[in-house]
Amino acid sequence: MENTTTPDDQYFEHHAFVHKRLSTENHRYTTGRHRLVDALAESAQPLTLPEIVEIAPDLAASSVYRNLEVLERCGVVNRITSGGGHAHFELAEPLLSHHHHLVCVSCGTIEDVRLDDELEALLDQNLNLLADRASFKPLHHSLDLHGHCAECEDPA
Amino acid sequence: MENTTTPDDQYFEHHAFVHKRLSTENHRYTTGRHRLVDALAESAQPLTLPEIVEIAPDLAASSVYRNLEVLERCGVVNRITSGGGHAHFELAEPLLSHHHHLVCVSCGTIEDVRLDDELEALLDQNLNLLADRASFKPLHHSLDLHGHCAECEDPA
DNA sequence: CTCTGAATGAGACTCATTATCAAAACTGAG
DNA sequence: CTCAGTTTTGATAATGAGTCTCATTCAGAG
Repeated sequence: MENTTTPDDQYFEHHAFVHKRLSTENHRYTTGRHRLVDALAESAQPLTLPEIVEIAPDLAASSVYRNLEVLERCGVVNRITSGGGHAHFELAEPLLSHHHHLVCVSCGTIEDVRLDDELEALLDQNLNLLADRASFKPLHHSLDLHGHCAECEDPA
Repeated sequence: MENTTTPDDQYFEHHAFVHKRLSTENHRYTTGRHRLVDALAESAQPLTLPEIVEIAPDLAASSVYRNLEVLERCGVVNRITSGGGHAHFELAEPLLSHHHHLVCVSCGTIEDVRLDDELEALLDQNLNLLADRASFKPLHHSLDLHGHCAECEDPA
């Protein structure tokens, strides 16, 4: 009897989670949406629309856009708008652990990085203080480091 | 004999700085650009293009866009793209001290907030460490708190 | 199986931003 | 001051990421 979670378990948990989130808003977890979530889950980095369509060429661009919108509203997907060009999309917090981004200003790719838990807690505490002072009701924070990725800096 | 800087001094210092930045790239500090910088300097918050044009109606939208681009390349202006709708623009770091943003997800306004120096230093240190580990050459970081502003949360 | 509302996909459309280009303004040399 | 060579301007056209439309298809309840 297993009491550790295998990758397969995780896979089904993810989809169960998405299914629940969608159905509570009267949305269906269709094949297309399933494929979209798979594409995002299998990628190491946040993806743009063209990248998603390249990975899953059977998905129609207009449907992908619509479904990203639906999934975003349901808290399954995060949209990252780091300026010029396409937005990037990734799975949201419960599916992907809290993290931040290294944004390459020259090629536009985005890499995930995780901050020390202690620092993250300290940061959250201070941000909540600031927000409170401004009567601002915080939902989430985003911390991006902009610069040049290894590839662009030193094209081997 | 004064040895403290007055608001007027600051005003001229700002413009001297912009002038220098522009001229090192063979650009002129024209009246239109001067007005644009004034509009940004006089505002408490980062502005969108329609807001800039409303403040300074004699500026042509196409010129403002072009000049924001020029000023951005010269490191005088920062562009903030927080998703849907217009981008926001503010003066860059040497003219405005380092700060972060409270982004209202419902009305889109952006407010500036400053973090404790100590925390900021700690954050920078950790980010540099992460960047180094990924062979990423950092330029600057951005930390935005997304949520609902006082006005949207509680429309008096 | 049937029925109903949700989802799909191709294409039209929006609209923030960028590019174009002729006219105007500025700069430095003579 | 004037001329030549730039840069800037501003109205307008073009771009393009993202959204909307709508007829068709599909999923799930009964």
